Amino acid sequence: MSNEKPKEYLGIREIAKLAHVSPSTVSRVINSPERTSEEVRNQVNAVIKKYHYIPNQLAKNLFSKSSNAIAVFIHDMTNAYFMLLLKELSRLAFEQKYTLLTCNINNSQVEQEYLDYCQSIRTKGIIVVDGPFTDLYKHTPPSIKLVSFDRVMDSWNHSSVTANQLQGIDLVLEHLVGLGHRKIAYAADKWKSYGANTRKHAYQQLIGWKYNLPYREDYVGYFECAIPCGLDIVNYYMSLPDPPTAILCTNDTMAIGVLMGAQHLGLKVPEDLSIVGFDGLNENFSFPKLTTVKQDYHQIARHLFDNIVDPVKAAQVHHDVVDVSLSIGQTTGPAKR
Amino acid sequence: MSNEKPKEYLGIREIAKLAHVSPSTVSRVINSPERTSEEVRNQVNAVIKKYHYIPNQLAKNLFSKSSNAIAVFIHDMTNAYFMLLLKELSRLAFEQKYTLLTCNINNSQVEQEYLDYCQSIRTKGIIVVDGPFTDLYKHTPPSIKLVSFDRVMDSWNHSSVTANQLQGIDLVLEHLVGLGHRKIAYAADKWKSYGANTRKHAYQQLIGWKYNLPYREDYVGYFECAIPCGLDIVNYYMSLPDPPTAILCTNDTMAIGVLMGAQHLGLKVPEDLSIVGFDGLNENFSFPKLTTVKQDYHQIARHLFDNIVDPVKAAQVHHDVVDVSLSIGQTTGPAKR
DNA sequence: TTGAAAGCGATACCAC
DNA sequence: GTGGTATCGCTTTCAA
Repeated sequence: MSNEKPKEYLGIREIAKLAHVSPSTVSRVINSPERTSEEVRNQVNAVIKKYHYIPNQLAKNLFSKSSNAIAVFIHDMTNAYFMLLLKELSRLAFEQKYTLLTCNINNSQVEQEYLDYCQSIRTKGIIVVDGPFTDLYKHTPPSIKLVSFDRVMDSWNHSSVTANQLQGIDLVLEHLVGLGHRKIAYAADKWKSYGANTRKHAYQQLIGWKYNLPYREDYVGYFECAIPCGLDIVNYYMSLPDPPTAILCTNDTMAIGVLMGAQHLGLKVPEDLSIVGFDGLNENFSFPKLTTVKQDYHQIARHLFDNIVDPVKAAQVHHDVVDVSLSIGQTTGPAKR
Repeated sequence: MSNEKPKEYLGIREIAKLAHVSPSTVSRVINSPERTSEEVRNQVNAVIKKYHYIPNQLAKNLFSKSSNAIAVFIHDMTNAYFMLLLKELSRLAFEQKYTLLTCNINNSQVEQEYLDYCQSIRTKGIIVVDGPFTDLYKHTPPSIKLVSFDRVMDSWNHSSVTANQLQGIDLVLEHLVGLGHRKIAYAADKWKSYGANTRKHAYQQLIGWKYNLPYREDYVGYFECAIPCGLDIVNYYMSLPDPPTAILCTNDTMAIGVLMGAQHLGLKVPEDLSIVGFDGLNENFSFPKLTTVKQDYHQIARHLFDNIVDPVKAAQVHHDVVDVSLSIGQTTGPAKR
């Protein structure tokens, strides 16, 4: 009777034995084949192939003291724009043989636990997307690179990537003012994310300072949700004594809600009301095509990624600001007289 | 001069030395404190806390021959329903101390590479969501549990979770027929996912077999995209010689597109046209509230997860079918006479 | 209750 | 060009 239990996975020693060489040689065939003779190499490769040998990454990780992982901390996995970003990050990571860990953060306790976990597996870096102010990251070891997107952390002593929100709002206002609008409202979301807040401030500043339009408190509304309260948003603005002729929404999802609400009320868009979004989710994601500010997620993802994996870039703290562009659709038109 | 380079991470030996005990004791204090004396335990814990010692998970993994990870293979990260599912899976994984690896699959080569990687890190299981037929998983070692959702693989020799699509379509048809509709169209997506295909077949069968309505080829359209082609979809159906009075869409996103298209054409919903979706994305994600079939993602996620981590359940192949329910909104009403 | 030592599986240094 | 061997950091018998 044999005591050999059939192993599920073969190790490098087994392969070595089967190929009549030493483990070191097998390792070399895999990692620096140029340092092995062709004969031995073929022989070993044959065995590897025959037994479908897959090196144990767990051992590699221990030896290299790194899991080659990059974590993404996301606070709102249902936000379509962040998902686009995540997808792109996923592509980049795969391309460069990194593992992407998606961490859904609900609260700061979860955040802390994930942070500890990232340290315990010697993560290369953490991409922190959105979320409230925090100082949890204060004591993160320097070997873990931190990059934030749309979020302010305890200090700016780590890298960040942001879309140029001021530029975006400016482009929108320029476009609307050019169409004759002078009554431009801003619909903000109640949960004040960093990005949304920045946009609101940009609106507030530019409207008076650059475009010489009166800033009206009643034109800035805070709304709880996205699509479903579209009707409420339109109702709110339209029942003002002096209703706006254009509504700038803090993101595309809200804009779509407002669009649906307006249509439901029988308002013609853009004849009766112009609507603008923010994100540029997807060229093909709204109908009628929304006028919106496009934040190039390819570029944003690339910057986030490079701040972690590019040794030159990762060596210093960077604050990348990505240009945005205005995508003019069918929801904006000349102001109603 | 000292040759000591300041280590970024302390190891269990350092902690042991600082606490004047052996590494074994430190390990015990962490993993089975009941087997240590209170005095030693406090002493060691104090040191652990003081130096913020985080055990190296990489070493643990090697020893335990497992990364305690569960992979999710997703083919369409921008599909809102899958994201909801992913979020819930993420929650479950965190709760039970598993690591969730989100793998975005673009093609079968990527899929194969991820599969190899999952083996190399001794993944506990893989949740395969959506995607075309494949036989890539044929040789997956039995220690990696496979569970699919909305996908057919080479054999049904692995577990699966599916929503009861037939039931869903039945509920919809019952609802519509009850409202007097006899001309019910089905808008399918061109990219035939398993789930969408099943629904289409259910429609095809039930319409004639159970509801005694004629099955018309021209009532089943295949459309490329979701929201933006909503107008095209409505145009197509409305220009038929005998247009339908209700359109059942293969998912909620498409339904919203159709809704917007209909409104754009000046059609009243539901007076002129009833619209039904499928997914039940989110109670609060459409306006007017869409009538749709809700697939309970909490339950689906739970089943998927248990098929991997619950030892009893994971020991056998299961095919869980999850009940769906009809959520009646404002987009369906009595058929136009 | 505690400590010493072997090993998890791959790598890289150092001889040959 | 190839093979022996210590090593990564932790866990776990086995002795004391």
